[in-house]
Amino acid sequence: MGASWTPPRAPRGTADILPEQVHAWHRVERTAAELAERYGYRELRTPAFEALELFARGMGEGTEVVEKEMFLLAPSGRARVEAGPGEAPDAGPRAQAPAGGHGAGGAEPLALRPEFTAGVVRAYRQHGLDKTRGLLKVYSIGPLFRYERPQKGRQRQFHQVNLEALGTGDPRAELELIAFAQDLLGALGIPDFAVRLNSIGCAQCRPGYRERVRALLQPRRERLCANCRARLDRNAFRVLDCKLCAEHTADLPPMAEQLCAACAEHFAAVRAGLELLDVPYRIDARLVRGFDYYTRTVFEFPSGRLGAQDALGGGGRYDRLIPDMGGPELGACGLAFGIERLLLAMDPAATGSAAAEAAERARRAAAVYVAATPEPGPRAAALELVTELRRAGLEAEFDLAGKSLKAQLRAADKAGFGWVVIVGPEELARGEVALRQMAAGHQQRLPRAELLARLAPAVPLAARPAR
RNA sequence: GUGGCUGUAGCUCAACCGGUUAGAGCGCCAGACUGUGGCUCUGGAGGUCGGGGGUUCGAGUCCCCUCAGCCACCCCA
Repeated sequence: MGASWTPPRAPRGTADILPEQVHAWHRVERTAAELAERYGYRELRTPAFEALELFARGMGEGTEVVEKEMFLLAPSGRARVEAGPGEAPDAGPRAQAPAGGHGAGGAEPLALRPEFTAGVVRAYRQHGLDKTRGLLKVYSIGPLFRYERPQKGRQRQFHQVNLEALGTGDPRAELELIAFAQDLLGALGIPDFAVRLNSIGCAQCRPGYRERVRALLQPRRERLCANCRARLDRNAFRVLDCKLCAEHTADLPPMAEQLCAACAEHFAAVRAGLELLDVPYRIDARLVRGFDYYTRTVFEFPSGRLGAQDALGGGGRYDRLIPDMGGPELGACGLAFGIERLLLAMDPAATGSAAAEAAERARRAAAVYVAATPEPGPRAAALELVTELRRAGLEAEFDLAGKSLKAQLRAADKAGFGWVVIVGPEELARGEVALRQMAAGHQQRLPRAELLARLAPAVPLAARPAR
């Protein structure tokens, strides 16, 4: 041992969430979960990976994410070996994909989930919830994976809070989601809540609009960027999303003005609802979003604190997704927030290490450190005592590093323990312990049997052992 | 995938126009009449100067390549 092998770093675009950061994560996750429950959403946990096919069907084959950002999985180590060492590792996650139908008994290709919606709808269908429940309101919190170049507010493994209301076409479903968003950001202390809103129509009215855009843009095709020239044929609609070509597309008629009667009515209802709820919003005719499943309402929640990736969250309606997955003609909508982005937008005073340390010290003020002199007897007694205290419901700690008594005290002080119990040969012989109250600097001897009672005020009632 | 910036101890940073054993603060460990924290003092551990190659008598300092991080494009949470 002792060779100069250094382990690889955490993979690009991933991050370790260290104990002092977990404090802030918990705050976001708990706040979101509690709020979602209050809004009638219940937690659903789906797998971190699914059949690749599911995502292709859900988000759309031509989607950026499906086309080049998926993390493909080899179903087993064996499958990868069978794929052969000759396979050129052609950069990117696809290098590890099993050659179709090859290996692992022809298992279907799998992919790490790049979003929640597809898996949620899959679960809804798979368990027949469209039949037994109709309406299903669920939320999920967890990691998602996208093979992208990392930057501010963008990781390869990132985390979302996701809500979905499946089985309803009612515009009030979107409104409920937007109200939730407003409450969540408020609860997290993120200022300047705003909604960017648009309607992108439905299967009836969008194709016509798409053709119109194409017709209008065809004459100036050469002035568009390469990307948009390709989009013109595939999905002219997305040209609206391009910032490079913004000046050439500025005069296009907004989709929201080309809606069919049903979509127009729906959009009007959403807008009226926002006004009713007093939610500040702005129509953004360029908001189209990158997944094919969206219909009608789409929205985003921007923040000035984020940098280029300025959406804290977003979502919308996807009335075609359930039927496209073989289900009944039921509408649905959903929304997602990026947890990393929420953290970025929150006040550093609430998410920083100082806040975590303060929380840690507050908790430790009621905790006990059991210090012992170096002899075997006291050290064994410390183990026994610390276990007894823990079983009585107290947070208790002791030294595992072989520190001197002085160093143990120093450690206890630094960590903010409110109490230190000291055991040495003398106390041990008399069946006593020394109890030191750190803040006051008071110390007293007492019979070991009385220790728990003396510390009792610090013990939460519920944690006390039942008699 | 493309572009820009950055890369020296665990952390934040020094090191003049290339010149001797690469420094500081914080943190960590240990001591200050031998069983006791916070202050102070003293000492100590810890660096292949991201990696490789080149130029040079000599490179942390210059050049090339590479890797990583950050930011931006793109896309999105």
